[in-house]
Amino acid sequence: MCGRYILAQQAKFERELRLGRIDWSFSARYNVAPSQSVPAVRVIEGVHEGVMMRWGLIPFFAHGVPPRYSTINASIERLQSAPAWRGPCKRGQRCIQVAAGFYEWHLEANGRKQPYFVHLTDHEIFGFPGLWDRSIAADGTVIDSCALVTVPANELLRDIHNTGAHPGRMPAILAPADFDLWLEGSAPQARAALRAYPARRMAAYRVSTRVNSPKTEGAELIEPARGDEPSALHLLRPVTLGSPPARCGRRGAPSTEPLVEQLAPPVHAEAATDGAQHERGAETHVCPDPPADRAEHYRADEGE
DNA sequence: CCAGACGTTGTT
DNA sequence: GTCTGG
DNA sequence: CCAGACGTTGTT
DNA sequence: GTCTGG
Repeated sequence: MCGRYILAQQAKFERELRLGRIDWSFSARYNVAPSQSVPAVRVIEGVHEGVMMRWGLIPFFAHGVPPRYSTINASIERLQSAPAWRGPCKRGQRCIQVAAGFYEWHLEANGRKQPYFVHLTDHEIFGFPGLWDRSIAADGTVIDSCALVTVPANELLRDIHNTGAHPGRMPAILAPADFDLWLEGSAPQARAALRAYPARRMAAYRVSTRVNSPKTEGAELIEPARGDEPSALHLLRPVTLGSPPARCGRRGAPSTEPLVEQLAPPVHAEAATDGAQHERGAETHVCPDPPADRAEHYRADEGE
């Protein structure tokens, strides 16, 4: 899963995003932690806007009070059933938390928590598909917050989280070209976008435990750990672009997760805030599905 | 996610 | 707000 | 019916 | 052990 990540410079994201409204402000970061304000893209009335939102979703029914339980990750299996995710899902409140890489921890035999930096080898930046919600505190303060979606881990992340029994988790990841699929696609298209990124287009390496503390910051956090040796985790060497497909060789049963119900199409901001408290009026506008050809364009790339 | 705190009374 | 547990 | 929860991951 | 803060 994902509880810490990094950001590239704001301009780098804006060059790839074609935003209609820029309401965010941030610099390159190397240790973004939950509860912090993070940059995200959402579509309001057809306008792609870059905004800052609290990472750790505060449901509208929580009235601005952060829950005691964790709401930084939304498991794909629970999007439709969990109260915290269900509302945003129904209202189509999808967003993308932009990122340039993230960290995962490997618990070693001696109890040490060894962090790994994970990134894509084919894209400098990417996005975590997420959900957002708006919560209003007793004093009227409006808080927009978000959570990123997690899926069963691919080979790379499964090895970092070397737990035996269960599959292990990782954040769903979108290449820039697929951002709009999640933000504006039909329910099935958005659903299809939630997949583990192919392991062969990702790489991971050990970094200093300095990143363990959420108070540290700086580019040195993503430098390879000093004195690194080929570890027992032989699979954790960087994977290079164009490496052999490594297709087949599927070990174990393919994880047959129960199919998640469909997501609602995105709706307007008014519907998002009003719809929660009131009956849907006839004027409530639901975005029409985009042309279906996009669905074909989105080729399945499973099997990692 | 990890790190760090985890409590009270009553005030220099 | 909505669902589960008692 | 009302009260209480509302979440995730990994368990070296 | 468990919760809060970043």
